[in-house]
Amino acid sequence: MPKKYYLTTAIAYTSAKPHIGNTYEIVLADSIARFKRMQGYDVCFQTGTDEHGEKIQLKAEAAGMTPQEYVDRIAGEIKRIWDLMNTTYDRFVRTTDPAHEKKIQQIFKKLYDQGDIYKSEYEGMYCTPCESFFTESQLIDGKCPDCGREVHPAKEEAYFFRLSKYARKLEEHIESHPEFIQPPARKNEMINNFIKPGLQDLCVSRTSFNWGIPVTFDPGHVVYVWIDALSNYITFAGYDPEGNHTEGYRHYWPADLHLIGKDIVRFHTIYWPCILMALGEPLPKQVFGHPWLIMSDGKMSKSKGNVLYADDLAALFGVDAVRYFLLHEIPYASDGVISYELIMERINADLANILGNLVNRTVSMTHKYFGGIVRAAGAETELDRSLKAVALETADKVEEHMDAMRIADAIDDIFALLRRANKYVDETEPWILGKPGGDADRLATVLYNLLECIRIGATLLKPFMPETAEKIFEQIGCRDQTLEEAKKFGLLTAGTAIGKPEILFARIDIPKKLEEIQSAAEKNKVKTEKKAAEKNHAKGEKPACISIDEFSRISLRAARIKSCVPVPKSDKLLKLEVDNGSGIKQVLSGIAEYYRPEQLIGKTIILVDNLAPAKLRGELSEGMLLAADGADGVQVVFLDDNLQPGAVIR
RNA sequence: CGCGGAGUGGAGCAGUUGGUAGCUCGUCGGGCUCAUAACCCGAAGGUCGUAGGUUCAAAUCCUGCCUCCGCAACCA
Repeated sequence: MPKKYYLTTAIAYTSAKPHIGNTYEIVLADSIARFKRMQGYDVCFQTGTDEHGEKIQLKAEAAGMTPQEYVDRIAGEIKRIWDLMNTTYDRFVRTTDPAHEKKIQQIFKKLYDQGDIYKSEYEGMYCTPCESFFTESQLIDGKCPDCGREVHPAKEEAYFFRLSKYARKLEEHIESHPEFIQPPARKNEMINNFIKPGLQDLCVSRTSFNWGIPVTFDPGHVVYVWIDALSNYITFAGYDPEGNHTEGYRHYWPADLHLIGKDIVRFHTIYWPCILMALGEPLPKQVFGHPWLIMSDGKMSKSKGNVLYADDLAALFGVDAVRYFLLHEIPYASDGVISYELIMERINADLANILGNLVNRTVSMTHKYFGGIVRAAGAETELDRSLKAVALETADKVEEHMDAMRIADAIDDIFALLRRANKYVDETEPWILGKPGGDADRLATVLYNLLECIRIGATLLKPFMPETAEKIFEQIGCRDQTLEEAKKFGLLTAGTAIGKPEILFARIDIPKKLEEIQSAAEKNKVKTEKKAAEKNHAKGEKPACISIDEFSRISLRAARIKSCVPVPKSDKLLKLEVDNGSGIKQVLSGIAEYYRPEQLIGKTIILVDNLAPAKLRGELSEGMLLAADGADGVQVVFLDDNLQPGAVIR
């Protein structure tokens, strides 16, 4: 009976199409799953989508769809990209699956019945006319920040999970299982930042939206994301809240690895284990919080227009090249940088030059000198032995690195072999051996050894670049290889006909390609801007026409900026003093990323004069200035500076 | 003083327990021609953010400072 290996990714939130950073996780998981299968494990690899929540409800409304229609569409998109990236998940799960929903309801009930979930109240200050809760810090002079009226302490019903009850047990588990949280730096972070200060019970239901799994025994409440989403790891594995688990569940649970982004380590190493403890189920063996991809010009953002998508990259460079880049360029624990230029540099240097060219020159020579037939190796020299030594140790090195989650290092091990093989070509000079009067036997040995190195290298590359490995096998005339076969030298049989030499990765003319990409991006930008403008237009006009009376309730005035300073400890806020014709008002605006104070002083802007005051970062804001969301960021609407402050705008 | 991470040759990174600073790319020079102007060899280039401290010895330990980056907060 082979040992099992249950591996999961986080389930992707279906609020928008996943970008390349999100795609990294599934590719990383896939390379691990493929490698584990090669090692002989009985692998179960689960991924999927998290489809509930307020954000989705709102997005769906904005798109004029039902939430279900909306998540169906995005889940389809996510699955399409996962498939495009050639990932071999065994299960693609969705939290809107009725079977999952039913189990979540049962789990919720079970935890409630046993006292781990209790009904309590969310306490805060409530403004009745506004129907909103506020915390003390949000209030302005003890009054509602929205309407300025009196607020009163009030409570709202909610269900809470007794995290506190399991805190001690959790800390013990984390301390006694150093491998549980990976990389180790995260472990200290969790203990010092969250567990040591004391765990608050977790609010696990909501009444503020309804796109979620209803709590069976209390209409109006829906199960909040923690229990809903995290439990996917067991519900789809065959867990039964009543105890009649499936064979599969008994076999695969606990998970061997939850692969997640570093941003959600807390949920997976604190909330999730406590939920499992409450259910009496074993804890996952390891949670690995992987790093992120960073754009070379900063964080990916739509306004910067530098968001990269896996499908676009795959169209430009091919799936395996993208997989290679993702897996190789992101080190074990620190963020990796991505840009078109870096991708192309890696493709040229590693895939075209070292790998592709080695295969190409070897296969070409085999055709040129031996008519495309594998010849048996003859007497072995010292040089041959040193090459073989490298080839034979490579699989073990790769295995070691993979077991330590050092994916990039494992790939380096393979390329070290390929480099060594390239060097071997120079050392043995087969083109001289192949000349008339050369040494055909020696040449046969050299080419045989090279083919063997390629066979071993390609075998080890399978988890990372599956299609490329296939292509190489075809070219060197062998079948799919196992990991065991990558640990042996001399398996190719003499007399075998090899395939035709074909370019695996064409070299890219980087400046030329960059230009192409840029001009395509320009076109695209214009297109999406147009589309967005149309969409905004449609959105603003169709669903909610307002009357002229309603509009007239908004008091817009020209105002002159008298002073402007950044708000301390805030990245986005500027504090402005503006003259609205009848006095000076203080206004805070979230434009610090786009304007420096000195650019604004003396300028005339449009002020929303009768906006209810609010407190931001402790500062009072008594209005709002109008600005447009441009593709490159926010643009403040400026008026001609000879206009008098206080002029009414209508 | 909200939490955390990082500052190493032009670029991207290694440097687990302190003992003469490495890798890949790029640059320059050379070799070779089987191959995708690919491959191989060699060289230049770093006072390891900064100022102190501990030590026979510090990129590696301690302290202060500077700069960047995540998270959190925050876009009225």
